[in-house]
Amino acid sequence: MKPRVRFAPSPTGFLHIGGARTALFNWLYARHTGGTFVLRIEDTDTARNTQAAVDVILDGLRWLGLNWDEGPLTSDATGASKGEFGPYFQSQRKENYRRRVEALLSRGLAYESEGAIKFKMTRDPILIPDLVVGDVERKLTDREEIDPDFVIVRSDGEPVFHLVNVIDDLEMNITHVIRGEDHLSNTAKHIALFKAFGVEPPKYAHIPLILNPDGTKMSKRDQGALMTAYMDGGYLPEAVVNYLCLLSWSPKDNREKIPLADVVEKFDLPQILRANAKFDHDKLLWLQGEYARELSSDRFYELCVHALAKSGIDTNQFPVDYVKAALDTCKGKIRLFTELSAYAGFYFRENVEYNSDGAKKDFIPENKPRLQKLRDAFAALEDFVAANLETTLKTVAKELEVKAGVLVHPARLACTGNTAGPSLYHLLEVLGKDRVL
RNA sequence: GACCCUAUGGUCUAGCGGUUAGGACACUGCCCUUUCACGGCGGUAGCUCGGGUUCGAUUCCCGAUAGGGUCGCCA
Repeated sequence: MKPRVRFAPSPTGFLHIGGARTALFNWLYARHTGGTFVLRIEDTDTARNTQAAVDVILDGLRWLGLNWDEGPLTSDATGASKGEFGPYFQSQRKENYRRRVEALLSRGLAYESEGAIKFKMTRDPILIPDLVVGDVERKLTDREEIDPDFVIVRSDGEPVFHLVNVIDDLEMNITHVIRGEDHLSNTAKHIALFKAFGVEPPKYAHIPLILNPDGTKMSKRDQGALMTAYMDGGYLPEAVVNYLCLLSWSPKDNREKIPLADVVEKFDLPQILRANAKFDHDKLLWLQGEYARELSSDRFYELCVHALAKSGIDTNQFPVDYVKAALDTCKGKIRLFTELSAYAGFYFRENVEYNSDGAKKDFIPENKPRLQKLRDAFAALEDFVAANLETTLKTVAKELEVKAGVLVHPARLACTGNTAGPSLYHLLEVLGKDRVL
């Protein structure tokens, strides 16, 4: 039987990077085994659920390229879905829960208590066979010794997570539960519930958590925790996915940058590491640079135009060839697309704002006649192309008996306002003779 | 407090009884480039501690320590 796995987020907050990694590992396992990846929305906390959060889940998974075989097609709980095991929103599955609770009640496996319904939990230690951690024997804690039973239906009639999670996994024929290690202790409850329903529990794989750089648990409030930070932050999905693959998993062949297809081929549950991993933003940025550098020009161009538009620069107001030539000088230079407007915005702005540190260093009295001479030499050029500009600048430098850098820096600053940027000669060519002079 | 998981440089990791402990990010020196970036060649830095087992432990076992998780009418 082909594995059926699921990602079952609750839309009580925006999708975070840890959730995305859990989704990724489920997706990888499904793709590796030829199984099915199910997306289920656990919206039982009516007070905290938002449709906006569902949107972010769907958009985030799509952005990462983690397509699901079954699950909702829209963020509307009553909207369309695909798959034979729907609905895929728990808010639409209440009848199932009611029936199952009824069964437990009638068999004396659950009972009412202060308006709520509690499950009769065994007092014996429960063995949790886990594909990544190994066999775990979970004993009761001291508080559980006092009362091991737990609520499965709240006094307001709403079923709780432990119950609905198990019922849905059971009814959706989920074979492997791949989830964060924060669920490991709770799995004893889930196994007991499966047994109460007379069903063999699925196989479990509890994956390590992603921690903040300081080792504390990453929560929604932490820097870089939200998926939207990457989606809106100028990142490439392939870089984010690649980086996520490297947290608690490794191809074991010293590769860092690895095509997703290769990960799909090599990925398996037993090879997942058992220790929590701290999120290393620098390494993500490095991967981002690696992927950004080898983007096709079309995609690079498209992403640049989009990023510039977001920062208020409308490239449509410029000739297509000009825009392309300008962006070509940035290829391989920038990592994040959000850097672009600062890096290359001068191509698209009327006035140049001079970097003050640069101005202090380069706009000094003795540079004025030098720049004047350089300008005159440029003005005399017929073919205003990079190669000619370079030889001209170097010739002028020689005549002035100064190093090329003495001209390069003030020229760059004068034309772009920046102290760093694309190749000077190429950017001058793109800007064109008139504007440069 | 109890229960559970974990432990290789600052970070992510390779290693699965005998290795000069390998790679990557970060940091750093030099080269390339008279910007920045890329690239090339170097460098600093690691097996948490204590007991066993063994001829021999980073590797196996136990303990300690540390970190993380869980014990909710949140998920």
